[in-house]
Amino acid sequence: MVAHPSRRREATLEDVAREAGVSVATASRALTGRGPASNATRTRVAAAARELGYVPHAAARALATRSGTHVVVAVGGHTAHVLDDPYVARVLTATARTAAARDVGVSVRWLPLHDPGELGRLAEDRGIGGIVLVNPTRPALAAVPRAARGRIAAIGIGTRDVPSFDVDNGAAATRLVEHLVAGGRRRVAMITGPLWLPCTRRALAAYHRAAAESAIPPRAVPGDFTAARGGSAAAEIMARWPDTDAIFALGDLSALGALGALRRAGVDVPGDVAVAGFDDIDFAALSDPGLTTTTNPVEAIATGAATAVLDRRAPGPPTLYPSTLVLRDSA
Amino acid sequence: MVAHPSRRREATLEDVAREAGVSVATASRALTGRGPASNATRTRVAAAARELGYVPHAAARALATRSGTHVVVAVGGHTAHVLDDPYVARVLTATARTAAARDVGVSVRWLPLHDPGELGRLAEDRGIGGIVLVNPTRPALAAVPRAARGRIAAIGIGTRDVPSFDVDNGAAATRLVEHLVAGGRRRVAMITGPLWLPCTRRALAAYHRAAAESAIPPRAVPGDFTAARGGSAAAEIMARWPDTDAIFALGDLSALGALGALRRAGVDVPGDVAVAGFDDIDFAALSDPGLTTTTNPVEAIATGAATAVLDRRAPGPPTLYPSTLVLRDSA
DNA sequence: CCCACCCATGGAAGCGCTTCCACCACAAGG
DNA sequence: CCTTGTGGTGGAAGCGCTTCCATGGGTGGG
Repeated sequence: MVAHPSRRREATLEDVAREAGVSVATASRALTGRGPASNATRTRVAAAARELGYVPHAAARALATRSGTHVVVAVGGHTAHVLDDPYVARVLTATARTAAARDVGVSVRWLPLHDPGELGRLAEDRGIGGIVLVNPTRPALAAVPRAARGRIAAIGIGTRDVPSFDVDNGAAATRLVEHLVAGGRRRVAMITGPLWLPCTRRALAAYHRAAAESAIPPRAVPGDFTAARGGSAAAEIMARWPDTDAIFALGDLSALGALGALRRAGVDVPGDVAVAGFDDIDFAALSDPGLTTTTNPVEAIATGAATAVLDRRAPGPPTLYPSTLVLRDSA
Repeated sequence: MVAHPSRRREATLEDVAREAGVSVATASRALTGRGPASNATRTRVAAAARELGYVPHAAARALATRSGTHVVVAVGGHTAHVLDDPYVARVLTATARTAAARDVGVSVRWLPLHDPGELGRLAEDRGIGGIVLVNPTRPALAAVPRAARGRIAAIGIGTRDVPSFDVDNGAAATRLVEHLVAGGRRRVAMITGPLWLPCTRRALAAYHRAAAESAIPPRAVPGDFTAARGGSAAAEIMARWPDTDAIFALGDLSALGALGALRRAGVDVPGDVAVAGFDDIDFAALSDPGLTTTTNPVEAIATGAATAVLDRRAPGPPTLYPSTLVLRDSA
């Protein structure tokens, strides 16, 4: 039990000011650190606030400062199902943790591919303090009014059209292909992500370049980041190009799906076909054989993006996080 | 591109009122549906709002109505690491989706086991519209002041001390043990969750009861829901009771960890030892062999809890969701 | 010794919304 | 015809905070 006088009104800034013997204006300045305030008052006010268990009213503050009370994670995709993607869950969790530290909430929203206006509408909502974009489309970005541009920061497997934080998946794809080739593989196929995603196209381009350099035939089939599609894509690959000796999937989920399908089909992994993924999700380590993959520092990326949004930092150039190779048994 | 006059102030209720030729008071009443308003005004105001693209300022509304702007998902645990648990991620995602539909944000907070006061402080934060509790401790619940009780709803693998939504893991554990016994297993060990969790104790009790009924020796070691601990716990079990022929873990992550450890140790699964989990996470289907487990409808549970919080529904008795057995190859 | 300057402070005006209350017109009952 | 309702409406007072602006008491330079 806690010693709470049970019928007390919760403390407001006015109470704190009275307790500290200053005006609300001064109390506000002392507490927020904005504007002048002597050290003496600063500590006195802080003490009063602690004493009274004062917690600032986020809505009132937002109203007065004309800033939003929450940031939204907006995810582009064909269906609302993208919100169920574990990748999105990681972004959301990291964003929420970052935001919680500054006492702002987080929402998720699906940005339908077919309705580019949604993002514009979101950007006009004054309740929103910032937007973390995941995989937005160009048309959607174009739909946000100039005036609202300042409030937006971007992130993710997504665009480079706005300041963003992203993993360098071009380099990762290249390194992975090189590793497979170094291991003696000569027929390296790729399961991509959805083709409308710029990041898919970048990774695909890197794959094509690496394949050309190693003189291996390009073999790519489109995927959608799901395990189910990974399985069917692997089957498709083996049917079309039976001599394939390695499969690289954009996304561990797809890679694990492919791995499962191959094993069920009696293919030896990595004996007959090597399998590699992308993201290094927890389960990559648990599969049998362990999945070779490259890391995707989603948490760092999401945290960086959320921090940038919350600080309203000046838009810089896209920031690329490095991805490192994780060697396990599947390749 | 969207046709937005680029330098326009966003519409406020005052603009809507002027456009509709009524006062702000009337506009507010017409829009919210609270208080009297003639049908004519109601439609006129609605039209004006649509025309102007008016979206109510959530913070201002929250300030005026003294209601919160976001709901927080509060997770009890030893370390802040609990926030990384995939289970929590699922709860968070589902809550965020539900909340987004009503335009409220969501935060996550860690409730340290050693600081029961944190929840009380949370409950006093006027910015918070509701709290979804995950695994709160009794002392923490006791620390929330009476006055704030009305704002709380609870959920999860957690408590039954407040109105809650939970999976019936007692029944699930019983069913799983019975299934293992029916399959001829006689030495069924269990890897539990953290012992301070009521849900762990309930599942453990169910296991003990089922074991007693089937005359099998009780063998339980504590776990923590992680894959790593699952692996070490399995090793511990096999060292202490070498004749164990089945392991049931509370949580698929632990089960998969155990499965991996057993295979690496050269144990045949399910030949020598059967393995079963709990939760039916995506990866349960992808492991080799596929993991036998029981479902945990987290999304439904979280959605139900979030809805209850948002609607401020009268606290009812704890609601139990059924768990169904998913038979795969590991048991 | 005075003036200019500066820093710390308090008063007060909002931010956009809800809601209490007084008000008005009109209908029905005495 | 006057009273007593009644439902629709507008005025205005906040909700708790930030911030502009004016004010005051200090310091240093002239």
